[in-house]
This record gives sequence, structure tokens and C-alpha cells, in this order.
Amino acid sequence: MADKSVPDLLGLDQQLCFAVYSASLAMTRLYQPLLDPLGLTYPQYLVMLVLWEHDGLTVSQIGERVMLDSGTLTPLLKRLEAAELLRRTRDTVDERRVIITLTETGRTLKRQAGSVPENVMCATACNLDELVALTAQLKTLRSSLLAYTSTLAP
Amino acid sequence: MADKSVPDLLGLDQQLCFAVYSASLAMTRLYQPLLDPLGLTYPQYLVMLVLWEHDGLTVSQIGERVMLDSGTLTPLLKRLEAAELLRRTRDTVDERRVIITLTETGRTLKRQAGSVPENVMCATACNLDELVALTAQLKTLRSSLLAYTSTLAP
DNA sequence: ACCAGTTTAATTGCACACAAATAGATCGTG
DNA sequence: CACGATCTATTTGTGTGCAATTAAACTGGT
Repeated sequence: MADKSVPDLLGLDQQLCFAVYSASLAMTRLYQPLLDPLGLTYPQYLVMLVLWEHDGLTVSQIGERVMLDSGTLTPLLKRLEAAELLRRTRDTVDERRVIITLTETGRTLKRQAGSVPENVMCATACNLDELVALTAQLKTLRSSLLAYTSTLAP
Repeated sequence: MADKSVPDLLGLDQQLCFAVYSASLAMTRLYQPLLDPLGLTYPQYLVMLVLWEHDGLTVSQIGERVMLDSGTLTPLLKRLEAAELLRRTRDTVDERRVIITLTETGRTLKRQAGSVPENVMCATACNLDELVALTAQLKTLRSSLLAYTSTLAP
């Protein structure tokens, strides 16, 4: 019967998608106490990582890097602005754009975040090679998923 | 200088945590159009997978399996109840517990979900061995992260 | 039987994610 | 120059996640 293989596939499906999902939640839970002293949430930390690497991006440029849309980023950036970590200013050349610039406080926070990566590395209980390999696999998986997804809707 | 290695660690940290995070979001985005015909969100699908495998669990038993607390599950389960997919009934033996039972509609939905795993498998562009290996690595990572996290707070 | 402590869900408040609709600015083409 | 199409960010509404609190029900020791 065709039904015979369906339970197995559902089981594997559960394992695969849930493994990614729960690993992501576990990662968030790990970062939270580490980021608490900095006053950042995990998504906010990802945005700050982007800005520490390249200041002065627009909202959509940040969105490309963290793969989030402006509907998510706008309120998040407003909270970071309220925390005095960055400024949001209209681009004078193209007034549709909003330029995100770190404040001195925002730049200084990078130093305080220095101890975070070591803790995470330690928490993974993996050596460098394993982490690099796993990261590469996840990137490949991500781009496969996104490529397939984009063939569905349009 | 001690500063020399910090930028590298921040960069790798960005890669690792972001890889997990963005892979999870990409997974959610893939499932959404697949689950839309079933009227389920991705977390709701994960809960249904649990119930299709073992009906009649309590809220906290479901929570253990999907690693979510009652604050997340209660409203989610209420929405599934409103959709007539399950019923929430107080345990008569221990009235603190709420037993979740699938309706006929909820059980029938399993058949309609049969085509989902094949699509996902296809979307990953991985063969079975790769998927099994990746899933295992993610589970290991998850338990390492959770173990480390639990050493931080208490 | 009583009562302190524990367990289980539900509730509340805050912060994402994202679709869809909106508004303002810019661009391309006639 | 005009004007429709496109681009960019914001707003709105729904659905998670999770910490913290609350409320109700059970448990065990006296």
C-alpha cells in the first residue's frame, strides 16, 4: 500500500524540521542571559553585529543581511534608537531610505559583547572544525529551502 | 594585543548563530505555503505531529515534546480547538491537568498532511543520509546548548 | 483533618516574524 | 512635464515565544 511509507516520512519530517526549530529556540535561550547585561535581545544582537561590521546601512540593507523585512525591523530599530544605541535619519539624497547610524554608546557596546562568542563556543561543546562544518551545512540547507520556496508562490 | 582575536570570534559567532536562526526562519517560510491549505501554522503543525503520534496528552506533555511552555501552548491549543481539530478537557482524576484529544477532523487532517514531508524533502535538496546526519548534529547541538544554559541561571 | 509546599494551566506583558495595506518618494516612458 | 509603475519604510493585525504572576488542585507530614 502507498500508506506504508507515509508514517516514516512524517516521522522523519518531524525530526528534521523540529531539529532545526528547537536548535534555534535553544540558541535563543542561550543568548538571552548572555545578552541581558547588554540590554539586547537576540534579534537585536544580530542587527548590532551587522552594524558593528558596517555602519550607516539602510533598513532594507540590514534586512537583506539578517533576512528580515522592514515590518519586523522598524519597531526593533525604534527600540534600539530609544536605547540610544543608534540613530534613524532620512537619507537626504533619496528620502525613501532611512539610514541607521550607531551612536558612540552603540559602538562602545561592541567591546562589552566581546565575551559573548567565547561563551557560545563553549556552550556548543564542539571544536572549531565541527562548528565551521555545521555552519556551512546550515547555510546550504537555508539557500536550498529559500530557492524552493520562491518557486512556490509567484 | 588581546583585541586581535575578538573580531574573528565575533564574525564566527555571527555565522554560527545566524546560520541556525536563518535556517529556522527559512524552514518556517517553506512550511507556511504547504500548510496553508490545511489551515495550520508551523508551530501548530508541530503540535499536530505530536498528537498524530500520541493522542490524549496533557498540555505539559506536549510542551516537553515541542519544548514550549504553557504560555505559548495555551493560546495555540485554543486556536486549534476553535478550528475543531481538538478538544481540551480537564482530567477528572487530576483536575490540574488538561487533556488534549483530537477530533475526527483532527485525525483526518493527518491524511491531508501526507504530501507535506515529500515537498520538504525535495526542498532540502539533500539525500536521506545527509538529512539524517544533519538532524543528528542539530539534536546534539541543541542538547549541548540547553545543558550549558541550565548551568547559567540557577 | 490541616496546612505548607508543589504542580499544572492560564494569564499578562513584551518582543519578535510576517502578510497585507498604506504613504511618500523616485523613476521611466511618452 | 506628466503619470503610472516601482521602491522604501511604516502601520496594522495575527500568531508565536517566554518570563513572571496568578489560581486552582494535589501531596505529604504532622
